[in-house]
Amino acid sequence: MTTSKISLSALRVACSNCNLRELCLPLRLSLKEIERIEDMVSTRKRIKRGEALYRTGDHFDNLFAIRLGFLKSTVMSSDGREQVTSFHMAGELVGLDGIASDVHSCDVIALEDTEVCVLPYERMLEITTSMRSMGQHFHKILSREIVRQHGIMLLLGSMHAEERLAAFLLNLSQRFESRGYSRSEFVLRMTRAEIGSYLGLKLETVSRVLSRFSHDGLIQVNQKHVQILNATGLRAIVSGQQPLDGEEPFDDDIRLDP
Amino acid sequence: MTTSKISLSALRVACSNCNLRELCLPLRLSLKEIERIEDMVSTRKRIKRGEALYRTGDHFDNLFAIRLGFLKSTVMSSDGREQVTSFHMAGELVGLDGIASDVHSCDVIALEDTEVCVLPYERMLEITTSMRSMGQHFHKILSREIVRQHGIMLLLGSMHAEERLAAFLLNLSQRFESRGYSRSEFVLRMTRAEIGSYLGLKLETVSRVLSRFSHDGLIQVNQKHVQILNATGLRAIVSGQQPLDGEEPFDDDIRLDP
DNA sequence: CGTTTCGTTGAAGAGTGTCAAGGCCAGTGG
DNA sequence: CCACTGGCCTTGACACTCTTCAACGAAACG
Repeated sequence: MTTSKISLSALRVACSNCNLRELCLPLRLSLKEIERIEDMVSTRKRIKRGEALYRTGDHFDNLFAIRLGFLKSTVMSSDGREQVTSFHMAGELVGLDGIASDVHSCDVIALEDTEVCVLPYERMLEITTSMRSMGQHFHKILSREIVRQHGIMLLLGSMHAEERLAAFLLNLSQRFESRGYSRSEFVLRMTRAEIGSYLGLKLETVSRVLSRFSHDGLIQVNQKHVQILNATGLRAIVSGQQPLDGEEPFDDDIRLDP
Repeated sequence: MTTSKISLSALRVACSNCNLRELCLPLRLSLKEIERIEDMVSTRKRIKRGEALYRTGDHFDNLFAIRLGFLKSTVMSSDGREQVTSFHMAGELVGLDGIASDVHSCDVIALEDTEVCVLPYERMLEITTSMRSMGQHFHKILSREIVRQHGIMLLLGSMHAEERLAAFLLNLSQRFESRGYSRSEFVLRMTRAEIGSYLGLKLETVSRVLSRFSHDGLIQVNQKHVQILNATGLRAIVSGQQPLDGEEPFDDDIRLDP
């Protein structure tokens, strides 16, 4: 009995052992509650690099928790323009777009071989409507996504190319760090074109700005390999301050009214 | 009994009589269910033009359903850049940003005198965790917001000024229409600067593009008053097609008044 | 090892932003 | 009632960022 249970959960899911637990479930849960959540995870699924987890128009049945890998979400306009709306890393939840109308409204593509936990929304609904804490937690996940997108709108609506890229690199850095990887050295899983799409820039601009950062000693780039040398400098760029270069000692800088 | 109940609900809320019901509650609900929802609405609140419904940093307690009026949401970056993230009209739900961390992460300002229903989130949580259909419905509201923002990211990331403005006008038109107003003639409640912020453009660009549309016979503008003369032409612009320029203002299209 | 995809860099040009001047309108006080 | 004021809108000239086009080099892949 006990044995079979242990072996079962070990075989099947074992959220309780998952090193991503803190990312998926940032709540204090009792063991009993965790068990219920483990019941929710029906299967795992592997997606090879370049393949789709789902596509626009697919019926929505499941949410997905990323165990391992890297994906992008893209939306496409009627005339074929594509926009990358986000990059997803281990521990993040994907598929929220489908809840709105039971049909997915974006493509999610693996940028490297990826493994996800499949969470049937029906079961999620049972849990969120029977455990108040999980109901609230799920609301928070959705709301967090809304708030995150506010930040992207700010970026797309009011930042220059350099500011966008600096913000992008810092964001990646922070996310890698919170997953236990180096915050100063990582590999970009996406192409320049995909970065550009995400940031509202053309791939040439992305390349040029990265080169400029590299030339200014802020980062070191070699194809997909990036090393952050001066995070403070990047942060200054995001805040709109020009890095004090060459012969121009920064005089009293730009005040925006309080 | 019956009398007191009727008078009570008439005095207090009466979602069942609210002409916005279809916007707030796009579900088939039993009378009993609607009654429960009416219990959720605690009070009304009026906000004068220019005042805030809430501000960044305010503690999150309530969601708000707009009964009447017009508002904007804005986020601000650390260095003071402001971005309008949405405009809100009657029947829409505001405050979802606060769920993420119990603190609001944007400002919501009335652009005209506004009245909202106050929905305490705690009560919302009770209902969503006890009525499965409401739980799902609330998820849908949140998810719809995420999908809507995908569209804005597409706009900000890959459209030209003319395309953005055309999309913006068509969006407003459609929303006015679904509220029973004219889809071809309306008053902008926001300034050029606010439109610009929302669309990632400067106010001068907004003004210029509107003038160009007017010159091309697509719309008629007089300060805040806008009349759409050729919606098909605007749609063509959104789709990236150049309006076949020159002397041909193809206007084989829509009916004006409802 | 050839082929393809991806990345870098340059030169030229388009699209927006910036700065500045002036017009329109509503509200205010004489 | 009028003049005044301040906020909002329009328009022009010019500057500048980013895109476009093009060529080439570097890595990835079968």
